[in-house]
Amino acid sequence: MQKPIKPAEFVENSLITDIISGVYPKNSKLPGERVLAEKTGVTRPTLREALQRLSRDGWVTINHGKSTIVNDFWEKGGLGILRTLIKYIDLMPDNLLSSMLEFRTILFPEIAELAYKRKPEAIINYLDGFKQIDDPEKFSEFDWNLQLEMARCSQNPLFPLIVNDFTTPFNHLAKIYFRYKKARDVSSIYYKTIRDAFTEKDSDVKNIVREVMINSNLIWDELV
Amino acid sequence: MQKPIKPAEFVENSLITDIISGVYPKNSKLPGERVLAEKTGVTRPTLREALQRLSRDGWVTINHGKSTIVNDFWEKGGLGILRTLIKYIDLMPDNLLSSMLEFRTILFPEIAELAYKRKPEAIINYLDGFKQIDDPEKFSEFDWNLQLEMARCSQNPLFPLIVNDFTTPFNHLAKIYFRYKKARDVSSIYYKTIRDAFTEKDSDVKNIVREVMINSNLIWDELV
DNA sequence: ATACATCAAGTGGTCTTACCATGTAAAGAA
DNA sequence: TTCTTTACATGGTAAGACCACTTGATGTAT
Repeated sequence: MQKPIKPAEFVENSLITDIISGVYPKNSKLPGERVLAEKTGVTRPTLREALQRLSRDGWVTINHGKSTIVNDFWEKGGLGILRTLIKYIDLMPDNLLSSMLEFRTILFPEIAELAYKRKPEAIINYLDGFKQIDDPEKFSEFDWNLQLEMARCSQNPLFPLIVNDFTTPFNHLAKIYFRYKKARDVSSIYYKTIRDAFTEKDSDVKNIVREVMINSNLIWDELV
Repeated sequence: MQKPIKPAEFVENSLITDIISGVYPKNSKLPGERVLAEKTGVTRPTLREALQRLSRDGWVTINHGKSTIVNDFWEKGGLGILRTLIKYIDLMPDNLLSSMLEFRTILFPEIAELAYKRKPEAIINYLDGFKQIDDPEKFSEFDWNLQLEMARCSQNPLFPLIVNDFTTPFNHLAKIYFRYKKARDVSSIYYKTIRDAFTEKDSDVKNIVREVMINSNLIWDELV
């Protein structure tokens, strides 16, 4: 049952679409709130709330008494903006997906290495709970929760923050990826491999994870 | 000249302080907007705007018809929350600083390596503009802009997003750090070293940067 | 006794209207 | 020409009313 779209959500999506598509170009001034509210068909307080949210994500810069400026979100945005950008992936540069995969390939081996050094038993426990799952959504949930758990076990509080920023985007992508049986099979093997590595001394966790990421990137190449 | 604090800023700071200090514990319900507005001494629309911003940063979860829930921000927050947390560093866990330094030590060498491979000339140009600066603020500005430039030259759009999230926190820290003459001197040498590495083939940029970060972490140990 | 429907009260969401605070450009005065 | 004042645009805040959703309590039917 599709819920009616609320004015707040509508106006936020509308503004983002117009920013991304160039109606309001980067570094330009938005029309004033009163005009913009009229154009978008919501009231000014509702528009203001949307703008406050957008400003927190880095889409716009609001200064009292001056027109609100549209940011170049690639320049000014924070990582949290990905959550929104992924909804507009068709309007994104072609390299967004490969950039995300590259970023993952760089970061996740480091996280896993820290988890291995600092709290391996929690990861082993988590992986012991793995059962063969054929549902892509369930599978991707398990997979993502593994990344989350590793971030927590890294015992550096910044990694869970980063992984949180990637949750929506990678959930979006994982649903596509794990629809592919080969992807699920490769990851199932990985879970066994990495579980064993976590139980042993002197494992080369970083490289195991990196190789899995690189392999996964190749599977992505087959998919797109 | 100290500007009067605005209701919006006041109420946001007030809520954050109360969340961090446990007045509104993690996973608890906030009082309703009408009560909260009265408690904090602002009107409901002003409070709502603040809550919308806080929700975007991951501090609270707002659902229509239900009480607003205070998140465990370490669990639910994104990297952008650091910008706020750094203002409350005295209330933060003791390992926040060392975690930030560790994170930097992991990530920045990777960024530099990509910049070296993909767009070294822009970094060389930037570093050619380096002059001996004794003003800690100017110095830290130069230093941070170098990180930003490297993130851009990595040609992975995610890295500038991450660096943006770190801008406020690291600017805060850098002002302390570069007040120390030894810190400025060490970085000045690094700029020359890394500039040379960027002009040569087969440089071990990743390890040069990592060693500088590790050394910098040792200087931090002397400072705190 | 149990299950379902209804209602009330609490929650957040939106709208209307009015006024305040800041920034900036143009006009007027020196 | 420079400085000051004014007007108008901008964003910020307030007050009040009503709408939409959630949830628990109460009443009714089986």
